[in-house]
Amino acid sequence: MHINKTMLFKGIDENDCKRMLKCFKAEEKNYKSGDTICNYSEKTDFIGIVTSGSVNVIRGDENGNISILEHIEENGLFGKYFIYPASVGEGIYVVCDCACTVIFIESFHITKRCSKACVCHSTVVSNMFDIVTEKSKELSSHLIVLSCRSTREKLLCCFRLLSAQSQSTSFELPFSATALAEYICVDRSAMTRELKKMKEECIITMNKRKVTLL
Amino acid sequence: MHINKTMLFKGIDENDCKRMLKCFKAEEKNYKSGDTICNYSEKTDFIGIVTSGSVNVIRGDENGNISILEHIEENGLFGKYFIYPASVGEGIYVVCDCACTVIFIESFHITKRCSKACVCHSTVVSNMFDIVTEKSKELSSHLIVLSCRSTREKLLCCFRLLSAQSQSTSFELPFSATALAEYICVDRSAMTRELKKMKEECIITMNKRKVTLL
DNA sequence: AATGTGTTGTTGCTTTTGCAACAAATATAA
DNA sequence: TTATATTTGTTGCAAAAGCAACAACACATT
Repeated sequence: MHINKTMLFKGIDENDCKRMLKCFKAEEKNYKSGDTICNYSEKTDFIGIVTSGSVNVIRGDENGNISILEHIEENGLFGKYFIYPASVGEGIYVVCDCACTVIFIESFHITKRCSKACVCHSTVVSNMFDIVTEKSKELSSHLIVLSCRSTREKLLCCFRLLSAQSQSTSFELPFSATALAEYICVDRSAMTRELKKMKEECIITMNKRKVTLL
Repeated sequence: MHINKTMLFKGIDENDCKRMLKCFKAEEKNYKSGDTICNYSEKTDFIGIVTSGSVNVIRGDENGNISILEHIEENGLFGKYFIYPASVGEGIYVVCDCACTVIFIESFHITKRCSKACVCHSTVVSNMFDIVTEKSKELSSHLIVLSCRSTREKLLCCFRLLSAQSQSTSFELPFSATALAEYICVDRSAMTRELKKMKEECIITMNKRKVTLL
């Protein structure tokens, strides 16, 4: 594992990274698929760096519906306080999408400079800016998907964004069908029904997770 | 108008602000209620600082439905490139909520340091970080609202967030009824019907824009 | 006060979506 | 491999939400 492949330590020498991780009192943990990594109702303010695998930030409601708020791939980062307002957190969890490794760092280590004032800390702060900007873009894309009024429009909007990302009319879904329904916040069976109609109307083709917009 | 009341120039001396605005080739424009300020499908990369009034970032779909993506109050900031991914923009507009004044600055002036290398530019960059963080929090709150499956849950979720913000069970809606429906992305008449039921079930009381959670 | 413009409230009807339940297919673990 | 769990596809039925149309109301302008 190369820590400088992660978004937070990008552009920093591997040895400097190791030194900083020690200084930041970073802790590494391993999880298996389906494990709950943390609960955003906890008050502790830390960030999690996903060094292998991928995780989802989910919200569960009182009726048992699950919604995926964020999907975080390898080398991505999650954390309550730098993205959600203090008042939310109830019902929000980070769960493993597959077996994964996460490095935890308490947030104040990132934001407040330590006495050693190492130069590479500036790079971390600058990377943090890029991460927050990137997160905004992902949140806004997701918001645009959810602002669509019908299941079909949500699906098409989501597919168009993925298509633009891959610069092709064909692309691989980063989700299972169940997870896709949770991401667009609709009932799974209703989504399947709509996808079937869309295939029949020749708007899309689907093969496992590979989607093509026609 | 005090430019250092805005989020971007916070903490900077008024004279320095004026000097920077000149250096940034800032342009001020006035609008009246309902005016379209800009269209995010345009390629120009600028930010807009709302120095008076308030604006909404909206998205219109092919059926004529309007969704409010962001609501920006006085001293807030809008801009396509620091928040939306390059592929979106089609159908997204910034419109005036009421008469307002906006200062436009091309983004590269903010991100790229000019040769004069003034100290206060660092404060602007640091403020920009805070603004993006703040935006993330607003986007994530909105996302949580839209992740709710029913109109009632969307309303309650939205009301609970506003209640937490005002630290009271009573609060003033920042929206008209029509705009609230556009913010939670549901049909206005269906929303009114649901609000009526909620009043009858003694879950809320409403008086004009003042809402109380019971 | 009269007029026009826009917002809010209301309702019947239609369509979409959610829910529940189960079968089929696939993946995972023993 | 076999057993077990999970995911996917399907459907009928009920509930929720959207649509359209209009009346009531509020507000600003003349």
